[in-house]
Amino acid sequence: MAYQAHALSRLKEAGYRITTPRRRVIDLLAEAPAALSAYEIRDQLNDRGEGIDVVSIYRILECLEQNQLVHRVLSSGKYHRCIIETHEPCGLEQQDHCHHNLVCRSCGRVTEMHCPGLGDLLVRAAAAAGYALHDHQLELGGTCGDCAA
Amino acid sequence: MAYQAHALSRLKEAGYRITTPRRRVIDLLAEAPAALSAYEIRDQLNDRGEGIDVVSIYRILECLEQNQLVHRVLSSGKYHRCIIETHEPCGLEQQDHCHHNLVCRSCGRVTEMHCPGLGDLLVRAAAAAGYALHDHQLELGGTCGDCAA
DNA sequence: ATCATTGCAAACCGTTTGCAGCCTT
DNA sequence: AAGGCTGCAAACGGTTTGCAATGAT
Repeated sequence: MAYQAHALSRLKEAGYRITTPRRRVIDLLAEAPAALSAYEIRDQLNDRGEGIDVVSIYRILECLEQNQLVHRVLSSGKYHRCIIETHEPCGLEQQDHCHHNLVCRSCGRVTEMHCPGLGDLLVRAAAAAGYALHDHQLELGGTCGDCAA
Repeated sequence: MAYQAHALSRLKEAGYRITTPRRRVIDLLAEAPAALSAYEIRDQLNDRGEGIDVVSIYRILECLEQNQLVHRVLSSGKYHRCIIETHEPCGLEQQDHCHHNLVCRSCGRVTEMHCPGLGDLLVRAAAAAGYALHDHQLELGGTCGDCAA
């Protein structure tokens, strides 16, 4: 529930209109444990009798991404909801609005992970190679607790 | 020079044939400071009068990737050579044959970076979230020393 | 001589664009 | 009433596949 409210109010604040297709995508993302592709979103909505064109889904996802309500998994191109929360800072907050996501390679579940100290470590390692660090993409795969059992 | 020899011997060991197209791609990658797309590779080879079909380049890159001679940059889909060297271990060696690459957002240069301690940190953070870490993709963007000047 | 590898053509898939009509504000 | 948003159709770009010809071993 928290995600829908968060997303809708953020869109409203930013001047976007609250439309039925946007509502439907947000509702679906709120429940989805795993990341979904645009086509998967369309199919799942179709199963509910809530038809939306894929093109619209792409545009909605673009909008959600710009408002940091969704994160695109680089390796799969799929999307997962995200909520900005401030926990223990890791030093990379400005670079990664979604913190760091753990993807279960078995069931696809995505979990936001916090990793204090990571930022310092990376910034220092980059500096040692002569680089000033700007941005990063971190994708972690593993087995979640449920699947391990 | 080291890269060509490394690549050719590894392919030979693995039973692949050493063909002219493969040689050309390997030679080009050996010199390229930045990552290249399949089409960029084709164009640069064309400029040298060494025409190769894009399809063949895709197949050659696939072969090189399977033999850990090339790394695909997730965010751009471009390819960069890589050489497995063992420096200070970070605890993720078995997961990332290319170690961690720093990409200069200004000139595109790719640099292999070493980050001791990173593995422990990530494995521990994943464990705290209930996951056993299997694999990871880390992409770092920044400004290299040359471009900063 | 054999079989891996290449080149060409065409299919493919995810994503983007243009435009008319609809619906939120 | 106005303009943002959606749906449809079509284009697009990168990547993959099938098959015959070529070339490394």
